[in-house]
Formats: sequence, C-alpha cells, structure tokens
Amino acid sequence: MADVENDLNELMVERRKKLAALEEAGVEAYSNDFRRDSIIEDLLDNFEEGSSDEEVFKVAGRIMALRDHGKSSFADIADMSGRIQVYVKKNKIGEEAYNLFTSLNIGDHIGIEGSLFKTRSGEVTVRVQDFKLLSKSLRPLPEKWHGLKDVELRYRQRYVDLVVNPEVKEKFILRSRILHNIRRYLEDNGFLEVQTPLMHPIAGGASARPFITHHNALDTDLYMRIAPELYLKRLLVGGFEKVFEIGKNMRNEGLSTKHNPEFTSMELYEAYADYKDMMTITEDLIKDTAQNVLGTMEVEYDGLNIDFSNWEEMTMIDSIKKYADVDFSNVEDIEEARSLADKKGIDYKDGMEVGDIINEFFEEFVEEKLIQPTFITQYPVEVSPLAKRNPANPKFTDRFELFIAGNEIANAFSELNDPIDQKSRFEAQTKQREAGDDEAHMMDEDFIRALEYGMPPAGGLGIGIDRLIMLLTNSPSIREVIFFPHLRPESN
RNA sequence: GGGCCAUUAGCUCAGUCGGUAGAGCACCUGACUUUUAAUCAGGGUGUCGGAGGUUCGAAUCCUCCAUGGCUCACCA
Repeated sequence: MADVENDLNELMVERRKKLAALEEAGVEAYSNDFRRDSIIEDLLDNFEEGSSDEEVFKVAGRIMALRDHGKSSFADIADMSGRIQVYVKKNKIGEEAYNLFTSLNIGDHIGIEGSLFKTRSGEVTVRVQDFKLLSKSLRPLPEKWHGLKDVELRYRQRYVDLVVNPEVKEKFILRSRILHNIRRYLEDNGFLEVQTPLMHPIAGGASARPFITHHNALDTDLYMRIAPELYLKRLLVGGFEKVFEIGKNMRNEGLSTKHNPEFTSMELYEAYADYKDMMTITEDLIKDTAQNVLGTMEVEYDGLNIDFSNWEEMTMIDSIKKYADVDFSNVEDIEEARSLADKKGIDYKDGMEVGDIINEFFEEFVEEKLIQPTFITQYPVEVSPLAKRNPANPKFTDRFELFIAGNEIANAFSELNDPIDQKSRFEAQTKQREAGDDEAHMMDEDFIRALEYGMPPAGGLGIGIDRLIMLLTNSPSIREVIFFPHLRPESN
C-alpha cells in the first residue's frame, strides 16, 4: 500500500482538521453508545399523516447528501434498508449542536432522534431533536450522481462501490437470495448440507491445475481443493445417501470474465439415482429459483432472452451433427476421427483418443450456440474419468452438462462406482499426466479403497453457482457477482 | 502470453494543430428556516499512470514499463 501520509489530498487534510477540532471540543468522533429503535424502511412504510412530535424514533445511518440553508439544514441518511431525509433547525437543537451538524461531511455516520413529518413536497422526513456523530469519515465519497465507474476502483474498493452504487448492492442481495433458495430447495427435498476439506493431500474431482500450499507442522504440501467430488462420494460410501455442499473451489488457471481463481460450486449426490434423476433436479431447481427469487421464468442476459420454461436435450454426437454437420456416430478409430478434424480445421494433440476429438468438435462448434437451456448428454468416456459408462454404448458415459447462453452451468453423471474401472481410469489419467498434462487426474488410492468397500449407485450433480448467478442477474462478467474478485496486487 | 483500447483534480469527464491545465460534483468561506441534482457569491485543490526520447516548447508525438478493460489463446 502507498504510504497513507503521502496519500493525503486536500479533502482528506480538511477532514482530519475537523476530527482534531472535534477532539478539541470534547466530541467523541467514534462513539458506540447510540442504539437505534427503528430502521429507515419501517419509518417510511409506517408513516401516518398527522404524526405528532411526541412519537420519537431513533435511526442511524451514513450521510449521503447535505443541504445547508443557513438556520436550518437537510440531510439524507442511508442504512441497509433505505434512505430518508432529515431536517435540522437551529432554534430547535441549539446553536452549538447546529454548528456541529453543519460541520458534518457526506460519508459520516450519525444517530438521530426525532419525529416524522411530511415536507411541502410530500417527502417523509425526520425532524431532528437530537443527533450524535457515530463515525467520522476521513475520505470523500465519489460523486453523487455518476457514482463510481472506474471498474478497477470498483473491484479494489468494493466497499465504496457498495456505498455509492445501489444496483451493485441489489445484485449481491439477489446473490444471497439465490443461494438461500438453493439451500431451501435441497433441504426440502431431503438433502443434507455437509462440509468437506478445502485442503487436500491429492487434488481430485476435476481436470484442473491446483494451488499448492504447505502445512508447517506436518511438513507436507497440500492442494487447495479443485472440487469436493471425491470426498462427497466417500460420504456415499459411509451411508449418507443425499448430501450437498456449497463452497469454494480454487483452480490455478487464467482469469477472465467467466473465470475467477476461487469460485463457488454446489455439488450434490444422491444414492440409488442416476444422471436422469440429476437432470430432473437441475431443471426443477433452476426453475424454482428463477420463480422464487425473480418471480419470472424469462430473463434477459447480455441481450439474449432466456426462457427457463423451455428445456432441450440432445446427445453430444447429435449436437455436433446439427451444428457442425459432422457425423461421429459410426466413427470407431482414431485415424477416421483425425481426418474429420483435419477437414474441419480442428487441432488435436498426439495422445488424443476419438472421444477427445469429439469433445474438441463440441467445444469448437456447439457450445456457444446453446442459448436456451440445453442438456447435452452422452459424453465420451475419455473426457469423463469419474462417470459411469452407458450400458448400451460403453465408449460414452451417462453424463450431461447444462448449457445456457453458451455457458456451461451444470455437470452431472451417473457416478462410477466400479472400483476396478475407476482404478483403470485413474491409470489412464496418470499416463496423460506423465505425458505432460498437468490437469489430468492424480491417482487417489484412498478413494479407490473407499469404492472397494462399496459405493451405492448414485447420481451426482455440480452447478457453477457464480455462473448461475451471472445468468439470473444479467451480469456478463463473473466479477460483478463476486464481492472481491481477484486482481493483481495493488502496487505503489 | 498475443492483439486492440484506456489511464488528466477525491469522483465523473473535457482538453482543438505540440504553445502557461479545464468543467461539474465534492471540499472551504459567506448568504439563506420545508430544500431535494437546493440556490446565490467567492476559492482550483494537479507527479496529466511511470521512465526515457524527439522538440525552443509535450497531457498531446515516439519507445519502454505498470495497471485495467475488451478480445484471442489457455481453462470446463
């Protein structure tokens, strides 16, 4: 951080002078003995014409505007619930208190005691009988009607963004409501919320590069979790049949409008269920959340109209047929797949199998076209190391991903519970790792051991919570739905 | 990591052809007892992101660097 003393501009010097003057006058600038009995929203909602001066309320908040009229003054104060005007008269509160009031700045927190009335223009206003400075602000807030626009400042100093840009606060309140609704929905449906480790001796459950940290006492490196999947499945082994976890995952990858190094996911597992059941839950959960939180099944996202009442389903092979006009349904050997890739200008690496190339086609030609909610099913086994094979076609898995507005929102499958198959999948991944793919899975012996004890057949589902919230709040950047998105460290 | 763009007062932004740095808000002083983007009179508070260079002279032109945005690559 820059040296604070060198950072002082004239406005800040001015406020420090005021603070010193307050101390001189024996006024505590950061007192904490004021207790409110009302919040602003209630005052506004419950105002009745003809309120008398005897009905006195105590509210507190931050000064957002000041209008000094000489022997009387108006101010707007804001608390979490809203914003209200207050009116101070010199001959009502006395000269000394009045002078203190007019020396306040925008940004200061005050507590106010007073009665309600309506001004000529009809605004419900607190007639101040007494007030108290609760916190002196030493930095000026941004401009009152343009707010704070500079995106870098908005993210680095989110506290300021939240003070001056009401729509930002609204968005984060929506985020909380969405999360609350998801929890409520899952609990109503018999799922138990659990918490599993964030620090893993082996990073698993996803294809991603992990962050590495170190435990001093044990002198061991640990990985920050990239997914909770393998721990939640251990709980299935242990007899927890319907569980979910909402929490952070950390992946050591690039940043973008759709990627933050730490992000929130919801994963759930249900014993004696399969990917089809997960599809039902996914659709129902998202519909329920849209309806309960937004009150509508139709949202606008980045200029697109998304309709949650209309869901499509298609296999990956069919989607490639539709959008790339390439038919992989009878492609068996790698040479044939490569020649199709060459024809369409798709790059592939040496170690890639047929399924990897099919996946490349999907990502290149299909993903961005999937605007309305669409389940893509039957993923190649090569790109699905934790999913159960489709009984009729073992090169593919009973898996789906949900795409909306071209973004992957959810990923689910019938969980692989055959320990022998799981072990060989890990071995295939290990081979890729050794070949230089540092995002391939690591061998997790303990997870295999758990499967060997017997895991019930199950369906598992992961939802990218930040991505879902982006969609439901019309936020084209993930940074708009994360309070403190990752940025390069501030330097002098 | 590549390409494009941006960076000027605390904030939001102007700044012409290279010729002494501007506005609104905020802030300070004064006037004003129902204003509300209060109003009126006065006050400019600056390392023009940083470092070099070209030039008699650089916010402006050139190079490098920093940070951010968009985008591509990467990444589920």
